[in-house]
Amino acid sequence: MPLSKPKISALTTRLLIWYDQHGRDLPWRIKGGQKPDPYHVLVSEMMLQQTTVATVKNYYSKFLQQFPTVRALARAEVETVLQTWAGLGYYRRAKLLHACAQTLVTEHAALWPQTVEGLKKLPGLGAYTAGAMAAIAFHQPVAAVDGNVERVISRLHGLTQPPKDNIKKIAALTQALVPQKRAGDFAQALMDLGATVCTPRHPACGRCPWAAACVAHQKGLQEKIPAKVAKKKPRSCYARAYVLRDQHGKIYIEQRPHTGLLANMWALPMGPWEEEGYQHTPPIKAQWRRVEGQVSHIFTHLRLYVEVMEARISTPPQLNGQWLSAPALEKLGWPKLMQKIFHHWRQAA
DNA sequence: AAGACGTGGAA
DNA sequence: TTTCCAAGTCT
Repeated sequence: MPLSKPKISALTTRLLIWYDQHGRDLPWRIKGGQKPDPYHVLVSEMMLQQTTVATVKNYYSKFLQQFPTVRALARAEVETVLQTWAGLGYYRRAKLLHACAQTLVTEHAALWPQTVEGLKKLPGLGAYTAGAMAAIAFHQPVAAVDGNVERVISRLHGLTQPPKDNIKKIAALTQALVPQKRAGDFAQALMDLGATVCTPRHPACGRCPWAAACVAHQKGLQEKIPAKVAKKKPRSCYARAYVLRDQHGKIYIEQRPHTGLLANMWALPMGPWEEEGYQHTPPIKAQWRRVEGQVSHIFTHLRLYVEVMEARISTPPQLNGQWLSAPALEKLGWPKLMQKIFHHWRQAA
């Protein structure tokens, strides 16, 4: 049952008042009705996709220091961008962000589209990010429906289906709440409410500005809504990683394939990731010695066990990757899996 | 249109 | 240890 206009207006007002008092201070957030730099908003939104605020804080400033403007980002090599992104995960985002900057500069003369439809055409911007950009950066009165908002709105209206089965309805219900003024603050307020009050587990209804109107709260269903979807366990995979050193002690690394896990990231050579057992497929023939123990790493859909092999050679053959000294190696950014493998190897040595 | 795609922190 | 999940997008 849709809410009446006066009720919507009251909810919106109450949330904005709550936001003024309790909204979080975040590095990428501008308070007081100023328009933030759209590029800053984009960088933060891309980083925040499926990633916690605490984690993003460690990368956001560093990234902007390295690429201060959208033109600087567009000029940069994608490899440099991936380096700066290393450790943050979901590396496709870095490539998409880079492609977005290039598209904006080359096809839009560095002028931002300000509508959701225009923004959605840019690489990396889906329904959520386009809405967030339109509302936060351009003050368009549109909704930005992320996981927080799905949860808050599902509870407010007492929707018992899993949000993903209901996404159009949730989007419409959210849009109905968006004020003509302060749409950017409203979008961020709704997400803050979800992140700090209307949390997935044990929501703090006592502190919620919407508790009086919340159907889930009235029915005592706040812990049951939104409905949970069973998740599959990650399957296990096994692979070997190869630490190859030349006569100077330099280590051989290469780029991962451009698709799949850790795509385009620098990495040690690895054999295929198999579901039963470790295949021995070294980059070259040599006296390979197994390093004791193993490394385990969990991706979203994969649990990977890695055996580390090492060898020294005196005359390096022609290979496609790079040979790096230990200091140079440490200066590069690495995916966490590679950090673990290096650490394991150094400890055993 | 399910599944791929990283990582870290909390319970 | 395991499970959940955090400002999603792309294919």
